[in-house]
Amino acid sequence: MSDSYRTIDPQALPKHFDAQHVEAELNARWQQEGLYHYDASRPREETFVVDTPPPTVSGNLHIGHVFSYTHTDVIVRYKRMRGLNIFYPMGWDDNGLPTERRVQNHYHVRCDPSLPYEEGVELEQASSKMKKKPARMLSRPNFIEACETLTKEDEKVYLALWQRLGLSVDWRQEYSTVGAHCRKVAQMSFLDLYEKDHLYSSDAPTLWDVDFQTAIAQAELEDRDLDSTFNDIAFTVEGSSEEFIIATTRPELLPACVAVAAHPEDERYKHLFGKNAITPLFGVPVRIFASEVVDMEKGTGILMICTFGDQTDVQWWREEKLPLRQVIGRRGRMLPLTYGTEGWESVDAAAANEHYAKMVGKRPDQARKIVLEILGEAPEGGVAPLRAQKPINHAVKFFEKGDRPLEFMPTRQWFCRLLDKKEDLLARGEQVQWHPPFMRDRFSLWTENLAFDWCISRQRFFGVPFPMWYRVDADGQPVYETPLLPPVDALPIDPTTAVPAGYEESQRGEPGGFVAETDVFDTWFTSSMTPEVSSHWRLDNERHEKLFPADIRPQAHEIIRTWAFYTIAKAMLHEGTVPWHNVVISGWVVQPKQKGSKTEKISKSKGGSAGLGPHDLMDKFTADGVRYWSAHARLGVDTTFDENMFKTGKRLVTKLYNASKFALMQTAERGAVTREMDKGFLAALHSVVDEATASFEAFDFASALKTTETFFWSGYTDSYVELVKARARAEDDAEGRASAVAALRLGLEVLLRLFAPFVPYISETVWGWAFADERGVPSIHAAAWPSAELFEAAGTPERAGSFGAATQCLGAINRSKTAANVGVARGITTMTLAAPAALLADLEPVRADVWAAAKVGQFELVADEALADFEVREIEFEPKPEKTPKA
RNA sequence: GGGCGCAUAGCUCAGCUGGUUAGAGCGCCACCUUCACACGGUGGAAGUCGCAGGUUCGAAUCCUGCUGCGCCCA
Repeated sequence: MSDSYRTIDPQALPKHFDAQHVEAELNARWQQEGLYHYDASRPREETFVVDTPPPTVSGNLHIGHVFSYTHTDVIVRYKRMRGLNIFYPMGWDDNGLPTERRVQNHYHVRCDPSLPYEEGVELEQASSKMKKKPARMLSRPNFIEACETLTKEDEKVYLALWQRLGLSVDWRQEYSTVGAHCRKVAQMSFLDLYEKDHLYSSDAPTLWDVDFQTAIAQAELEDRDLDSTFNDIAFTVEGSSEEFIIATTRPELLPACVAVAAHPEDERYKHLFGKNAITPLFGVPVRIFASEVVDMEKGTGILMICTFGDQTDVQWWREEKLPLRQVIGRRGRMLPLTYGTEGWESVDAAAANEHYAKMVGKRPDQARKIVLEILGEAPEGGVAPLRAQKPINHAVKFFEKGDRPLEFMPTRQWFCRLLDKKEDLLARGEQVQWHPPFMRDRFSLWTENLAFDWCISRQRFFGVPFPMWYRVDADGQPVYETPLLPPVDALPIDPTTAVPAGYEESQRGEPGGFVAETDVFDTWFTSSMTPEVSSHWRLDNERHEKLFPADIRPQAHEIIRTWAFYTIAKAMLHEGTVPWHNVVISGWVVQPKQKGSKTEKISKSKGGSAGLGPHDLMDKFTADGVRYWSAHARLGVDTTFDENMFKTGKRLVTKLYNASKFALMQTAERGAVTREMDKGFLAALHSVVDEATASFEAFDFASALKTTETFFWSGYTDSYVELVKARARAEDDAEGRASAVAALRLGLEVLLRLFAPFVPYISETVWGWAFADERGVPSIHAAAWPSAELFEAAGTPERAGSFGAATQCLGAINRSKTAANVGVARGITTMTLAAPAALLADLEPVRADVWAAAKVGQFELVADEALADFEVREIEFEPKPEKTPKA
């Protein structure tokens, strides 16, 4: 060990850190070296498994993407340095509606499933001119092809972003949620759940979006407050002249009225129970019955039940076995119907038909205006049935991606039973560690409030098909009760092209033959399998054992009710376990508060300061700088988009570059750390390591970064480096110089390792200057997280307070220099320094270094117990050196 | 209406299980060319810790209520 260190020549390095160049170069190297590869031969205990969120590739890139993915990567890089075998996959979510929408827009096309497949269709991005013409219609297979083409393009954009950001993903573990592997896993999931009797299909009223023309699940619901009107409408009682008033916000459903209900204790209506009411305009006799569910205080206390106005209507319809009068069609138009026919009995069919003729074919909002108009007309010698109107504001259910209120539509759908498993689901939520912990409440609250089983079928085109067919009976009707299922090893299949065992293609749709289920899965049905997708559940048991359950699931909080919930549900139903041990929840990136405006999530916002895309920000602040900004935010906390934080990140990168240059340009013979100052500094750094490690273990990377950064800045560059600068270059103190350089280098090396998860580019760059060779570890990202061993050789300082005393003393001297408008580099001819005796004693073993850094000549030390800190009492400076004219 | 979170310097935030004078970065002000860094350094000013009670020797921190903001749900 008598050889000298590997040092650098700062002149040979660029003046400034060339981040863009380094980012490209290092990325290529890391990929080539397989630095991030998962090692399947290592055991589960040594493995750290990430269940990465597959980003929706059809969206626009924004800084929100960068934020949470950086959080995961920071954790992963720390775990990797702890020696764990990292499994860090990446999926692309190109399944479902967002892709369909993007394809429709991008190429200006629509899907018409009735069209035949067309060979060799070439599509180009639609210009605004083309968009003025009607959209081109495509067959379902052509449409799916277009989806696949475009998502491939979109994936490339994300791949480039993730790599530049430095995500340490094992790209061999890439998947796409509509790819064959995911289709297979999703279809296997379906078959397994079917076999375990967790699934059922039913022809029942389901939440339906009339624009997308698909069923949706409770998790996709959104309440929106809308202004509406309570309309008081008079009904008559059959066989009498008595009338009563109901209040409704949806008078257009009057033709769908099937009953009337009031509270059993309501004295106003008690006498009516068991009788029939006659609906106005349509003259339909409907039952009047009592129900505890009716709120006596609301409206007039008596209400009409329609098929279907809301969830309670559905409940009454079921429990009271009421007739079905569906008047709104799947496309959201009033259906044709004829009064006087079966099921549409009326006391005055002619009048009813005349009224309804005005509404047929209209949208509900149009029909509402029409029916109110008619209700407002007084019949000859009578009073108009519309008695009063009162504006109200109420919550209306929408599909979260939809534009018009949802309707309940009786359609055949597949459901997964969850309502009977709430207790089990809640227990699973308890078995998972949530970070931050209060996020568990979101899960529990959602689970407790579940009102519907999970509707897993969607009437869309681009998605994973149900792997099933139905027999067609002799009358040509599908037999839904006993579906035909494919064997597992045939998956994935598309039942619209594949044929069930024992049938021929020619029997498709024929009596005695079969028909395909054309629905696709809710995208969450597939997304909820990401841990199993990565672990190759049921396809590779050995791999599955090593990768499932995963260690962490990073995700955003708004999808706790969907992604986290369904994933927990699936793991429970399939394997009776939890899908992962920890959920790590990132907050949102929000726009800075504007005067008078609400805070806004970045992904939803347009323009503004967030107009800078991730690449622009990386160009301006470096990838490390952008990562710094992401990592400074604590888990679960929404973070304001603030360029200042990016600036701070960039500044840190620059400082690391420069401080590293300084530390590694110092030359000395290798030697032991012998001086008190150096030991004191290393002891302080050691406690920083302990603190940062504890933070990381709790997934609190933001605190780890703060701890490291604060010490790097104030402990290392501002203090220690200044304090040993002179000794590190001393010509007459070989041992002291060796001690200083050894500690400077060890300090830098440890700090680099602590920073590596956050700023992988600058830390790798500096690592490569010297430590890669010295340690025989080419990449810092494969180096070990700093441990106590690194500090063992340095020993412990003589006085615990010596390093602190040195920095305090230097600070005090700097203060007096500044107070005298003198630069810190100016020498001091003489000064008096006062401090409590204990502090002076702490200073003594490091005083020579302080004096050298502050350039102190003559001095006097005074003990003063009244003080808490050092105080410079009398001070005289050397004269300002004459300016040497520039050469 | 229910649940959760937040409220600390002009701005963005940190302050762990209660402990002297409440911290950081940015911004602001003054000063300094210093041989790693002017993409820098030194120092300074700046806060009734949302409000009102309570517990305590002691509260930004714990409890209760209120106000405002945000999110989730009904």
